[in-house]
Amino acid sequence: MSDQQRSGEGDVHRSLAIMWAFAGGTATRGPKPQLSVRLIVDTAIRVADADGLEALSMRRVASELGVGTMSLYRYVPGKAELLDLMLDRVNEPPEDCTSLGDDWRTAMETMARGLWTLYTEHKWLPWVDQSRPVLGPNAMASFELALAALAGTGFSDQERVAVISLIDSFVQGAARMVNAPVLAERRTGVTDQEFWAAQAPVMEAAMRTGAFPEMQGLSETAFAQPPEEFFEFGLTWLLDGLDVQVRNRG
Amino acid sequence: MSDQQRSGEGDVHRSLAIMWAFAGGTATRGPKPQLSVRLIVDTAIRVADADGLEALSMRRVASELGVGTMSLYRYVPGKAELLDLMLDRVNEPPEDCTSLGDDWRTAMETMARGLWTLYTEHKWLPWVDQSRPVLGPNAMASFELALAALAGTGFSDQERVAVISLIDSFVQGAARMVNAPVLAERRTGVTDQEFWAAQAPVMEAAMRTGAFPEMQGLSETAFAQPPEEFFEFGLTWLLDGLDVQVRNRG
DNA sequence: GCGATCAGCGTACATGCTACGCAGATCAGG
DNA sequence: CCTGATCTGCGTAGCATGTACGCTGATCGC
Repeated sequence: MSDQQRSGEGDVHRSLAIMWAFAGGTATRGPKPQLSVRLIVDTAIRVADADGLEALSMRRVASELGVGTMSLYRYVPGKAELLDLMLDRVNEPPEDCTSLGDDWRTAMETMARGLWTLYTEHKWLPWVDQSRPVLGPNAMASFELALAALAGTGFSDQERVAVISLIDSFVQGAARMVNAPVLAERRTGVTDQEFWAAQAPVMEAAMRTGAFPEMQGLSETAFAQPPEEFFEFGLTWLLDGLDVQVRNRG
Repeated sequence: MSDQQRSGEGDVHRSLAIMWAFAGGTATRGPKPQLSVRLIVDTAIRVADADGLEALSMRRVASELGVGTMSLYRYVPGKAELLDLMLDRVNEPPEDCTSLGDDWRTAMETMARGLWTLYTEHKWLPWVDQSRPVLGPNAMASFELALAALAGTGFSDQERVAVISLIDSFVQGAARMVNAPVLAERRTGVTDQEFWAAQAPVMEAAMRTGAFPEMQGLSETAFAQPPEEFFEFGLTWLLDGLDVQVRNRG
């Protein structure tokens, strides 16, 4: 069992030094390194993508690379810092983009869809607690773009930060809802259908008491919402609401 | 180190049986039990409230109760089920309430503020992954109330579920932002100020490159947002956006 | 060729959950 | 009151995890 995974719980200085490539003195003495930070980080991401965060252990990454566990510690201070590095790595932009869009609405929509792609490609990502983010070059670049997109809206600095946080939080939540069944089945071997079937008898008994009329009247498919529809519904809602806020300052 | 805490990862049948008090045969043979499920659950909640989820271990709960660790397993199948029980327990309504409000807007606002109170009183709660909720009596009652509040809005069943999920997700995210500094400091001993101060030199160096003009122009206080303001801002935004959706169906 | 340097990593320990099985308390039936 | 079935409390041990420590041996500057 591993800790709840959080960014910024390790040695922030060390994480930053590696991220921003303050290349340590390029020593030449001793044997040549077989590994590299980059290789380790990419392997860790591959493991998490394939088998989830709970399968991500130092032993596993090392064995994946065919080296001893402790060898990793020559490159990375510890697991906490490795996670910081993974987070900035996945934020690497696929291509050079200098703007998210011309007006704030399309820009925010682009940002949300980009995050959606990120969070569904790396299904573990929405479960990493980023409330103390370690700002690597990629994270900073993304944030810079988002800030710029909200420049002409009349929002205060605090509000711009809040808007970005909330949209990110929404996408993260939506991605969690979508990814959860897949990950939970991989972890526990129990499909979503089986999980709900296990609860069905109790729920039906509860409904027969008449205490839950609304739930009783719910259609069968109320909880079987296609992920994309849920995301689109929320996104429209959010952007419409933001529109109201922008008008209020205009 | 303990797993990322999730609901619904244990034996769902057992959790449900205890929650809905399918009282096992009231045997009378053998020694009288010293503990009760209720006592254990409340102790666990007290531990999590006081020292966070990562301090919540079977050993700790047992020692808090002055019994051996394995004694807990006579009452609770395991840690996973204990968590399920904690979740339904904290949802216990303080008073008998039969409605959240007269119109959908005040009802949703009431719901959001209630969740806000819940998530800030039990600071660990927003970090529990509830994507597979085990529906106890209290959780079902809360959900029933929320569904009823959205009855006259023209939303489909799927949309009503989505609306409730999204508002909950928002409040959870906001609560995480607010609780994080407190919990992180307790866990790591590093204050938020110290954390950001550690990053400052690197960030300033990055800004001096001129690559991040928007971030450079940000006021000092852009990240130092009072929690309540953030919550209120988001809530207004969300409700205004929901208003647009409701009008579209009216 | 020598010696400083450094990569690789085996071992050991702390902390976590919990399966197993025993000791002893308790009470129904006689 | 005695006997035996029953059930509570829990000690022990086995699994997993991250990682501190310190050794071995490869490598390269001089």
